[in-house]
Amino acid sequence: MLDSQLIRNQLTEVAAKLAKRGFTLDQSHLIELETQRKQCQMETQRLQNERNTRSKSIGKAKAKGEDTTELMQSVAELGDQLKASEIKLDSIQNELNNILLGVPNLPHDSVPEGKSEEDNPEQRRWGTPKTFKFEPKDHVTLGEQLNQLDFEVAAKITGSRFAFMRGPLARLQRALIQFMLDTHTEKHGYTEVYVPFLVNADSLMGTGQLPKFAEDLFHIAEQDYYLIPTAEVPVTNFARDVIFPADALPVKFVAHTPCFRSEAGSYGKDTRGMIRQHQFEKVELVQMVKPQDSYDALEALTGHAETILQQLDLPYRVVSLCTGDLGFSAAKTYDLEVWLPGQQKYREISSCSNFEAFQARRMKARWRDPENKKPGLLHTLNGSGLAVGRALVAIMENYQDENGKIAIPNVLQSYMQNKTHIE
RNA sequence: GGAGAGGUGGAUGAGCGGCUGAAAUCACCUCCCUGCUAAGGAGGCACAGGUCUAAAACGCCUGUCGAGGGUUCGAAUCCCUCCCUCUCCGCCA
Repeated sequence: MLDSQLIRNQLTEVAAKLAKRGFTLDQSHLIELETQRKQCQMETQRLQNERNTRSKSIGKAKAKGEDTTELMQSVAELGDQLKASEIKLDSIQNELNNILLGVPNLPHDSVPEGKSEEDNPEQRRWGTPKTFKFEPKDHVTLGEQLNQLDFEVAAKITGSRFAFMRGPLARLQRALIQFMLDTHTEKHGYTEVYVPFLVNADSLMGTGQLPKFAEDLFHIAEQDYYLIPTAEVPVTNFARDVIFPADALPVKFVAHTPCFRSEAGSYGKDTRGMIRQHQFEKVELVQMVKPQDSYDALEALTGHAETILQQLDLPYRVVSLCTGDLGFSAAKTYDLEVWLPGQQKYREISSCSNFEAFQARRMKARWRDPENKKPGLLHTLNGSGLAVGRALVAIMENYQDENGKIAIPNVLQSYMQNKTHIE
């Protein structure tokens, strides 16, 4: 959520920045509502003040034993007027708030302008896509030939966009998770956390998935809980309604969780294989930092995710999302894209974002600034470190040999009973 | 699932329907005193919104004692619903 004062005082500047990311802010409607709000709020507060002072005088009069019937009569008359005014104010503020909750974050000045994915400038590349002496297969063919990956069984058990894995491949996924968690906790200073996979609406509101993106979520209607679409939700909401002392920052958490996405609106996209599933595993990095540190933290966090790809020796590139491709809550995002021989393409495997105070404002995540002793909003960041399902796909496709065997990356072998291949 | 207890500021914790945005203590901040340390003394110290302002500070106003409703001229205090925490019993991976 944006600062409402900013919107009020610098409406045209805000609208211009939002326009860069393709969001049109209805300025005249906002101005109109704002005028109404101001007028109504002042009137309501005037009436409240009136009621309070008169009620107090009743108390005093009674204490002196004076007759109060006339006074009481006069306050009672205020009641209807006050109630009507309060209801009106409430509805105006609700409308304003709903608009505000639907406004995306402002892009940081360093974010390149552009309309879509195609305009995301590449920042750097690491590694070189391997040339195969044979036609490389995609992970679906590889997995099915090994009899370790089965989409039909998954479809029987549940439906489309789920996977069933068995044997070494299932273990390789677990190895990846272990390796990522170990690296981030031991080398990058993150604290491992285990979190709920079902969250309430307040948490989703806090990180920005609600109210706008409800259709992307799985909802348990009975309890009004939602399956998490990313660990970002439960992990970042750790900070909701918290005021951190300055010396507790930065908070750096890493969590492995499954993620559940309805993928509404992506029918026909990536229907083959494990690239786009309703359920997938992810290791997520989350940081809560002082505002002045957040852009350094974004570079560092992105580097932490990159380390994993480098250790796995998977070629990748880093792109900076342009204004038009930026996610709702993000001020700036780097995507890491891994090379997939089966598709002959770089595909997203991690997304690292600085949300600045956007999420913090929604969830009242604050810190006590020693400068002025006052609570101030902190900045939140997160990034996949990495998407495990896609990392598994990348390994299968990049490490395959002519016979359909898959070599196990060096760093994972200790997690795989020191085996060198999956066959 | 059954029975009970409870949710108040950064923390602990008082609170009769009006003079309580909230005692007290701790923590914190400023100052004084003081060989050092410890102790002592004076004062300050919730958050949010509005208004004022070029912007702020100050001031003024409003709201907030788990959440939402209600009763009342007036609610932290009374009533209802919900949420959460704790204890005991039952069940359970």
